[in-house]
Amino acid sequence: MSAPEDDIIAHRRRKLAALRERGEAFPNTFRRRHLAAELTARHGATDKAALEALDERVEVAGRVMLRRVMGKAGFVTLADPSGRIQCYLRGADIGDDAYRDFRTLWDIGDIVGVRGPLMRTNKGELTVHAEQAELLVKALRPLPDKHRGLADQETRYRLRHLDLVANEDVRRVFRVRAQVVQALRAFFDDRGFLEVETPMMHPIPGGAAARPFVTHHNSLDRTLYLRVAPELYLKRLLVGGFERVYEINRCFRNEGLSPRHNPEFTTVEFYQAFADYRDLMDLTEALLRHLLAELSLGDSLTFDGQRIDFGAPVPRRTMKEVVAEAAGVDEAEIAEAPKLAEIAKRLNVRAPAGCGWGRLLTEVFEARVEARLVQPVFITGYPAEVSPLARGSADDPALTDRFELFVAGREVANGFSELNDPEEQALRFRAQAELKNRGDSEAMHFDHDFVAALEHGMPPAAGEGIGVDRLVMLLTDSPTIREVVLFPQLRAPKR
RNA sequence: GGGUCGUUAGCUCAGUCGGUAGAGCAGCGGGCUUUUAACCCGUUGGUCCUGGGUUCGAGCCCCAGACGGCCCA
Repeated sequence: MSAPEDDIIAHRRRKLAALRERGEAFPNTFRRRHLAAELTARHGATDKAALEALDERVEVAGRVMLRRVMGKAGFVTLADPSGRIQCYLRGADIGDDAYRDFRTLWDIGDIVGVRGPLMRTNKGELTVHAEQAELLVKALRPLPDKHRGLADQETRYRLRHLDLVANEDVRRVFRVRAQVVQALRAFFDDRGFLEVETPMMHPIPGGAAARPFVTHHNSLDRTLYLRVAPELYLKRLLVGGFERVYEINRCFRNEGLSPRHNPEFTTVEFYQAFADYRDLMDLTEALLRHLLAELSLGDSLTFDGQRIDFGAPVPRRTMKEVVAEAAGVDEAEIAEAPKLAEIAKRLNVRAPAGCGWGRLLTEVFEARVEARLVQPVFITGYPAEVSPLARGSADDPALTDRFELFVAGREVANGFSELNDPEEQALRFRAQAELKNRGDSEAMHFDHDFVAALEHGMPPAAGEGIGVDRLVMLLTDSPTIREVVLFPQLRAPKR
C-alpha cells in the first residue's frame, strides 16, 4: 500500500545508503571550471574534427535533466545556471565501477560533475566526453515531468525551488527583476541620489492610506507597525540636508491578496529638493527609457496582448479632464459636489457616504477611467482631499501638484510636489484624524513628530514612489504579481 | 466578503449515459557502445481534495467545507 512517491523516494534512499557506505556521499570537492553557455558560445561552430584535434578538457557540473542509457554507453544532459550541456559516458573511458554507478545510482535530478574533452556527436551536438564522472548530490525526491515542467500554479508558488528547476521562463523573469533593480540603482546613483534605508517598523504607520500589520517590541514594550510607505522618514532626510535620496525596499499592507496585490511588495521611493512634480514627470520618463534600454526592449513592449508604446512623450492629462470625458460631460459639470454625485450615481459608482468632492472625483476616476488607460499617461490634478501629504496647487486650493503614471490600466507611479508648510500639514493631519474617528480605517494618523521635523524647515522638494513589482510585471508580460515575487503569500496549505 | 471555474498516479493530463479508474513521462526489471522528449520488451504505483447525502451502484448527481485560479467588493 505504499504510495508511489514513497516508492520512488525509497529507491533513491537505498541508492544514497550505498553511496554513504563507500565514503562521503555529499562531497564538496568538485570545482566546476566551465559553464554550459560559455562552451556553446565558444565552440558552437567548431566542427567535429577540429574539436577532436583541439582535445580541450573541461570540467562541468549541474543537475541531471535527461538521461539515456544504451548498454555500455550513455548520455546525460546537465543543467547549470547558464544553460544545458550534454555529456557522453562510456565504461571504457570512465572505468567499469564508475560506469556501474552511472547506470545503477544516478537519477534524473541528481547533481553531478563531469571532466573530459569536448567532442561533437554524429548528430552534431557539442558534448563533454567523460573521462571522470562523479555523483555530487543524490536527489531523494523526483523532478516534475521532464519536458512539460511544473504547471500547477499552486505547486509552483508553494515549491518555487521546483518551479525554478523545471521552468526556464520563470528563471528568466527573476533575472530580469534583478536587472530592473540594478538599473534603478544605476539611474539614481548617476543623478547624485543617495541610497538610504529607513525603518520598516514604525511607531505610527504613515505615508500612505492603508491598513498596517501590527507587531510588538518586547523589551521596549511598544506597539510597532510594519511600514506602509517610507515617505515620512525620507522627508526627514530632506530636512537633514540629504537633498536627493532614494530607497528600494519592501512595504507591507494588511489588505486582500489579488493578482495585483501581495501583502509585502517592493517600491522605489525617491525625493529631490528644489524640484517640483513636473520635474519628476520628466525624470520618470527618462527612467522608463533607461529601463527599456537596459533590457534591450526598444521603445515598446507587449503586455497582455496589448502593444504599449514608450516612443512618444508621455501625455499629461488632468483627472477632471479624463473623468468628464468618460462621463460624456463638460468639465464645468463635475466642478461641484452635488452635480458630480449625480453623475457618479448615473455611472453606477458608489462612494462612501458623506465624502467630499475630491474623494468622489477620485472614486469615479478609479472605477470608470483607470482600467482604460492602456498607453502610458500621467494623470495630474489630484484632489487635496485624497492627497494629505502633497503640496496644494497655486491656482486651485481643492487640488494638489500631484500625478500618477498609468500603464496598461495600472497605477505604476505616484508623485507630487511635497507639502513643506508645517502648519498646513498639521491641518491636513487633523482632517485625516477626523476621518479616522468617523470610521475610515485607511485614514492617516496625526504624526506630531513628522510635523515637528517640518518645523525645522524642509527644502522645497518633490517625491515619488514606483511599484517595482508592477514595473517588473510590465517588463516581463506577467499577468500576476505572484509571477514576479519569488515566494508569494498564500493561505496555509491543506494538510 | 460575494460570484464563478478547478482539484484524478511523483509530474502532465484523459475519463463517454451513474456500472470493475486510464495514458504519456518518471520509477522498477531486462536489452542496446554517438543518443536527442533515445528506442524495444516487461512491470509497480490511486484517500479520484475532505466530510455528508441521493442511489442497487458515485471520479461523475446534491449539500457543506478546504485549497487554488479568475471576476467583483
